[in-house]
Amino acid sequence: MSKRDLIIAAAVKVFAEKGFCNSKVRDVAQQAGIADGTIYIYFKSKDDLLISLFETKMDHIYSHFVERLRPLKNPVEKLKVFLETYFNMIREDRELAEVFQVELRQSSKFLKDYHNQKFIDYLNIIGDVINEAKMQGFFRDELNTNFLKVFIFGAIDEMARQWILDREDKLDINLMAREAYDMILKGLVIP
Amino acid sequence: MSKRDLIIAAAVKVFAEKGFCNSKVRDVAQQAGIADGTIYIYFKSKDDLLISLFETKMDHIYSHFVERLRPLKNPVEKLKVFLETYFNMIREDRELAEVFQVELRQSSKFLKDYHNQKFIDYLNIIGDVINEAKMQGFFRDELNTNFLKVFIFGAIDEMARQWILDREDKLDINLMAREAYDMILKGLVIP
Amino acid sequence: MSKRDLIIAAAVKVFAEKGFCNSKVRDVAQQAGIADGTIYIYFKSKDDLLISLFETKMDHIYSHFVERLRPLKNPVEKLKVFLETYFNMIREDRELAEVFQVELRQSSKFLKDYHNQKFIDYLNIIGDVINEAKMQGFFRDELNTNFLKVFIFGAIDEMARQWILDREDKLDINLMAREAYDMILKGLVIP
Amino acid sequence: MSKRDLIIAAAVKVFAEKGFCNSKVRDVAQQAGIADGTIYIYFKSKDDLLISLFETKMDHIYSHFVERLRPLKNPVEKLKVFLETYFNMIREDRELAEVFQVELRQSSKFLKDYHNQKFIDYLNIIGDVINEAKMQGFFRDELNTNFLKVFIFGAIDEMARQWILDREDKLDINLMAREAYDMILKGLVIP
DNA sequence: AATGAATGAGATTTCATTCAT
DNA sequence: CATGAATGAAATCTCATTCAT
Repeated sequence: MSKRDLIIAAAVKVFAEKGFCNSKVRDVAQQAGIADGTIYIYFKSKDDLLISLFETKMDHIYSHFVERLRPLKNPVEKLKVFLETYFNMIREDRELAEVFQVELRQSSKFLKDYHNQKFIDYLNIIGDVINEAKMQGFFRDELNTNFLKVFIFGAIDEMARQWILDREDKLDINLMAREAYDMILKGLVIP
Repeated sequence: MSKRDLIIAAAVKVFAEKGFCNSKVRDVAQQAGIADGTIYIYFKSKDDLLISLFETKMDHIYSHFVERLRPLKNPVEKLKVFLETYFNMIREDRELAEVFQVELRQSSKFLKDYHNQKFIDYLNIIGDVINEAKMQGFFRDELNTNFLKVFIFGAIDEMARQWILDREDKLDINLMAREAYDMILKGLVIP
Repeated sequence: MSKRDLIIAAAVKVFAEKGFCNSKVRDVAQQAGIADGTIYIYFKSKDDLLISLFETKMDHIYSHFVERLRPLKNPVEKLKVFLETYFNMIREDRELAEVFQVELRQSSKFLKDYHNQKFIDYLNIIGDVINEAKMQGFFRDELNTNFLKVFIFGAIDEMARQWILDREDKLDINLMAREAYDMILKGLVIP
Repeated sequence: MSKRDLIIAAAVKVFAEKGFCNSKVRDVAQQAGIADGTIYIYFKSKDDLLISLFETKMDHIYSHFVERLRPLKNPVEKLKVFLETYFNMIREDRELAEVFQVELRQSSKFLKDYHNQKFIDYLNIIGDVINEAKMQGFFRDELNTNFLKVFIFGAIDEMARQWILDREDKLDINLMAREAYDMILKGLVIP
């Protein structure tokens, strides 16, 4: 692992635990087992470390989704794979998910001059899958596409957050993925 | 308005704009039109100001929900009123909603020794309405109650966030409330 | 003395002793008997402290020269009074003179966005006296006015520097002023 | 050019532009096209680089003056050649002159344990020429030798500085040398 | 000899908090 | 109660210097 990646990994761990604002550059350095100053060889500032963390990880996530979804044609299949992939990724790197859940949300507000294009691209993947499924007649025609997208994203994101913040490991994320899929497909209420 | 409330109102505005960590006590004082030191007459510390803000506002919100929901018997009616009340409150105080959306989420992480009971109580209102509806046979029996609650809460919360962050006022929050209700009741997919 | 002036006085002492670059903000604070942070209430940065020091002192110096020279008509008289005033001021505040001799010279080079107008105004006082004397036929007509001004300014400035840097107090500054006047008026060589 | 000389040349350029304190060792290394660490093979520290720069250059300057002045007997001739040599050297290496003008002046203040003997020797050359001329009856007998020396040195040094800092190249240094000679020999005022 | 990544001491600056008025 | 100047601990960031390669 390159030293840059080492620092990012340490930052994910530290930011996940204490939040970006409460983390000290020194915390990250200690977590990485390097000197404080070394971080400034690879990143211009603490803010730049967070942004770089976002962009680097987003690139991976984005590619991963694209790779998994590209071979699929059936929109229902895509939706299923999307949900699986989403929850799997959360499971594979819980700390990263924690940073994204909390810090990414407010990044646009607090990081000057940072227009979070990578995150927008990522959200569009989800949006595209849902849009596509809707256009192929899978979702109810009366629904506003934009609200539908937000509704689904919010629902699964909150489920993911529950698991992320569940420090006692009571929750089964695979089960959650299946339930989410079931709720989306079969609806919530008895018809 | 008492000076305490004045400070809380100023804090809501400032924290909404810049986030808690990036806000200075001086910013809040200036927004309130008072001296820095005055804040320390009413609050023990900056952290205490945030916690007090949460608790004070939570009390209002909690009472408001209880008041609206108490007279109702029909769980479907309750669900509808709950959604209406939820989106109305967001609309009535966008800045407060913004603070809650972002800061409340991470509050457990950086506020030492603060177990956010008021927020848990508030979530339980939502949970109770949903549980009640489920137990009365309104929601599908196969669904895990805990996941259902989280799914719905996440969905509407994300819709609310879209409106909160929509600086161009393109979105109609009343429409969003109706759509959310529709999605929950009629499901997303064509049966 | 205002706290601002107290800090400037401390800065003069510290900068004179160690030079601006080698002086720490903490040194100035300790010299002033205040906390480090207090300096930042009155000055934006260490650079700003130096610039403010220049401007504040320059204003005094400028006014002082103008006051002394205004009532005079005779250019020779002006020149004499100018020289007296110049050396007197150096004697009255040796440390300030030291800062000006060394730090002011390089300030334009190292302080970003600082065009040292006050120093230019001050130099013009000397220049004007010399120009005036020249135009009234006091100095030799063949001499280039600009070079003449620089020649005289350099000569007296170097004499002042000798005294400033003379830590053993062997030199008599009043005598130096008289000698300078004599050299200028009677020339250096035997006619 | 040896690597040591290469580094000194780079240092002259960098120090002239930004001043010693504001120059980073890295700047010098980049200017020289070498690695940071290489500088430490040839010089013990950043301070040592400045001192070595002074001493090396001083040796050249000293030898140069001695060489030019040794064959001459007539003190007036010596004075003339001295002035010519002085201004020529300034012209030949403007950046070096810039470093000497500013950094040499304050070197005693921030370089620990450095008694700048080479500079004193160099000043003595000027002093000796002037003293000699004075003793041979060229300068007025009433003048204090020490002040005379300082007066002349300051005058020509300031003239040199004007040219060094004249970024628009409006000044003619050869003309300045002649004028200085004229002012010294013929005096400033109309007899 | 040359490199340049890494170090870490130390500098500037910030800001929550106090307290004399 | 209210003020806001003052504090000083602590944070970010810099950079001269080292040393394994």
